[in-house]
Amino acid sequence: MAFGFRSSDVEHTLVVLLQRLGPLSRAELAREAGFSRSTVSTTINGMIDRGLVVEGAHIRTEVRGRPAQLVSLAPSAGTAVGIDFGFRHVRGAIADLSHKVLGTAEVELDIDYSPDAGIEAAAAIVEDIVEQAGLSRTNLLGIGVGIPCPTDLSGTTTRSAMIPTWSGIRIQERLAARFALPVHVENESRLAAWGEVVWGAARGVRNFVYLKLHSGVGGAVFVNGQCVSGCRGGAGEIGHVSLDTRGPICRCGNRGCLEVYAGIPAVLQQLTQVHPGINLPKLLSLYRVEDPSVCRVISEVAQKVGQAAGMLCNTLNPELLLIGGSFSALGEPFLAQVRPALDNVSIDLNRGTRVEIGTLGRNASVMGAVARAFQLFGNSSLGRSTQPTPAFAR
Amino acid sequence: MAFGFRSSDVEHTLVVLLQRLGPLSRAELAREAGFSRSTVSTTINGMIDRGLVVEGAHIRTEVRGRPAQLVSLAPSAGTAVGIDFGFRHVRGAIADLSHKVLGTAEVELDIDYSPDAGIEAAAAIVEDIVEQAGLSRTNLLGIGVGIPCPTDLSGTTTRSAMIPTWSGIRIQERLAARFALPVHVENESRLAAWGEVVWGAARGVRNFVYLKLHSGVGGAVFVNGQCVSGCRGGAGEIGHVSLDTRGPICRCGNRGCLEVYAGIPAVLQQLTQVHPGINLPKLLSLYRVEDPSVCRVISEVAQKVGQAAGMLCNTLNPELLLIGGSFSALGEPFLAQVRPALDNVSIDLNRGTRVEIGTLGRNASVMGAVARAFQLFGNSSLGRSTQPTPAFAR
DNA sequence: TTGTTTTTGTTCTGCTAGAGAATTAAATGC
DNA sequence: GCATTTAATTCTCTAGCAGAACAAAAACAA
Repeated sequence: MAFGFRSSDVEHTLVVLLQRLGPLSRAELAREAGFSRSTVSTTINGMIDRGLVVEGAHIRTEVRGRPAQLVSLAPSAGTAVGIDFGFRHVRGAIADLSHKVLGTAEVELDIDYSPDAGIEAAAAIVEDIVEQAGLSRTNLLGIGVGIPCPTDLSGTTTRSAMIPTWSGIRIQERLAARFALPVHVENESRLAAWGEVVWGAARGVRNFVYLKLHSGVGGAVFVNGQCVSGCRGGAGEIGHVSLDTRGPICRCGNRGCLEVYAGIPAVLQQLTQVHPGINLPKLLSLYRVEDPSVCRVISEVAQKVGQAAGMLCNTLNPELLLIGGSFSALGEPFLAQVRPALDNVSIDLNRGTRVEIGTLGRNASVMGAVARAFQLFGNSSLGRSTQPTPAFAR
Repeated sequence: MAFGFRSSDVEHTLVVLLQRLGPLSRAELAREAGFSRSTVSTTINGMIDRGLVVEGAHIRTEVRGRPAQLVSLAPSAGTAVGIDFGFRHVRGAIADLSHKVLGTAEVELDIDYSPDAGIEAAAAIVEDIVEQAGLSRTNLLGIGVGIPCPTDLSGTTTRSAMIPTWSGIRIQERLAARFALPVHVENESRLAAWGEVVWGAARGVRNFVYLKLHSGVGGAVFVNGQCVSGCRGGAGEIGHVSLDTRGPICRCGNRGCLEVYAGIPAVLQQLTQVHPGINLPKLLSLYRVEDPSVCRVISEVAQKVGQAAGMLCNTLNPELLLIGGSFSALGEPFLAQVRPALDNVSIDLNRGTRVEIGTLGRNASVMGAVARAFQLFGNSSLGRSTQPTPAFAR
């Protein structure tokens, strides 16, 4: 099968719109994308010819006029697999172009499993998930992979003092060789943020900060609809922002990082005397019944998160602070404590910054990996640039 | 006079290249910009016809081949004025398209002067500086204005709890009406950063953080060659990043902001007992002769600057941390203390981040305002996008 | 001296993306 | 039945480039 996007901006824009907004008519697409109807029409028809898009029902609008015919992405046109490497699991999902998840899979592994074991598990998941969804591999377009450590800009290898055994593992090469498919490797926090952009709570949001509160604390920064990667791919390490230079030591080698206050292990450890054998599910249920010691500790987490978030708001003035990871299950009571903590350390301009919880839960990374496999963020700016053309003219 | 840039990317790119790199041959321009020689040739010739570019000398290269003919921006083609509102001064500069500063001016005012007085002084400077440079106003293309407080996204009005008397002043409207010219208003720290991008130490740097250490502490964040403005224009307020939630109170209403440690007034106040009547020049000369109390205080400033910079590096992984404002006169001994403080709170990926001092000194803002007036950063990405075309194809 | 090579700059052709106008299609309202 | 409205198509046209071919001006090589 040899279809594919042309270099055209239009095709990409239309696909992204159809992904995010569902079936639309050609006229609606033209309005949303800012292209002329003629351009959209010819482009869509070309995509129909290539089997990328299918025509749907005619819809009757309330107003008069010819009824619009909906077009949508062809489910059979292509699928992609996302893989998420966690600290003790590998997770996978497969979805088609039309936004629909066709299957998921998960393998539990020993904590601190070896890279070899992880890659084997990932490969098994890919094969499993394709078969399970009743698909052949012929329309599998690519594989996106999330890993829990910084990636270099090429995305092929990883180097980190934080997860030494994973240093320099060429996941990209190994999986690409195994499946003869394009494989894209990215930091999993960044993928989680992309997941929320493409499928979740950050749809349409162009400037936001994603904060993943999990075993490790990670994040991503989005400016103008693009994820900031930094000069060596190391942007978004919000978990290692130092909040107290005399605080507890962190696995990154510094002191007082957000992670030593808001990472799951640190939080559980504080509670282990009062609640022996506490784990994450227990913590969450104790929080729901307002156990005083748990509430106290979570309140302190909210303080620290707010403090770090305030720093980010002052520097980036984002529209939204989106919280993901397991602690996002703490819900609105937690946010209600983060907001004042944030306001307490940020300038008044940031009072309007929304603080919300991601809608994809623990699937955020894997869904982001799917989106990455679809290359959905080569150029995620919808529609046309609203920037006036630069001109010296007066 | 009705010349102007066409909507073409090419013309803008070529102008920016000629601005930043000086006179170049058509072939060099083609290589730098990534366009074909034919395109560059025809575009340049069109610009010559419109008087925007002039041909220069033929240069003999060491290699054989036809000698190249240099082209450069026509000095007579256009000038722009930059205005910088400081806490107790208004400064102006005028420059032509070819990068040359044709004149400067400065007016001292009372501290906390009224907006009316400031705007009057600015208007006088514009008239003065044009005349002083022996120019007429016919080729004045626009005016860029820097103000020391956050600006909203339209750039026309200002609102800030920090400088209440300047809230809601419509500088843009008033100056534009007075001179019947395009007037662009921006936060002066951001303009200073732009100044360093266009004329100074950040030329060619696409990801960096600018930190202005002055009476107020401000800054700017650049991602992919563009200044981050945030959703309400409030990005870059690095001076109000909170380093200690129990620290001294700041004019912004919060505690422990970088400004309360690294702003000039705060630093002078700490030294006033030991050195009665100390001011900035005295502080700088005492630092040069290594006065112990001054060195100690400046060392603490470096610690705090490094701490804030570390946060920024962890979140943005920039290529460069550029320091401007009066304290940049502290020079290399100061940087030598900032660097370890930064390393102490940032992950190992950021060890390579350069820390340098801006080359424009106190003229950074006003030069940035000139660049803004020229619209030099409508689309400052030089050359072509290196991003692969997004494609589902395999 | 006379080619040969090398680089610069010009000219011409041609392609691609997309806009815009005109046209057709299919509904509703009067 | 007819005007109106919205949707979709078709056709033409333009801008913005690339690329090939070519001309110009130098150095080098015999």
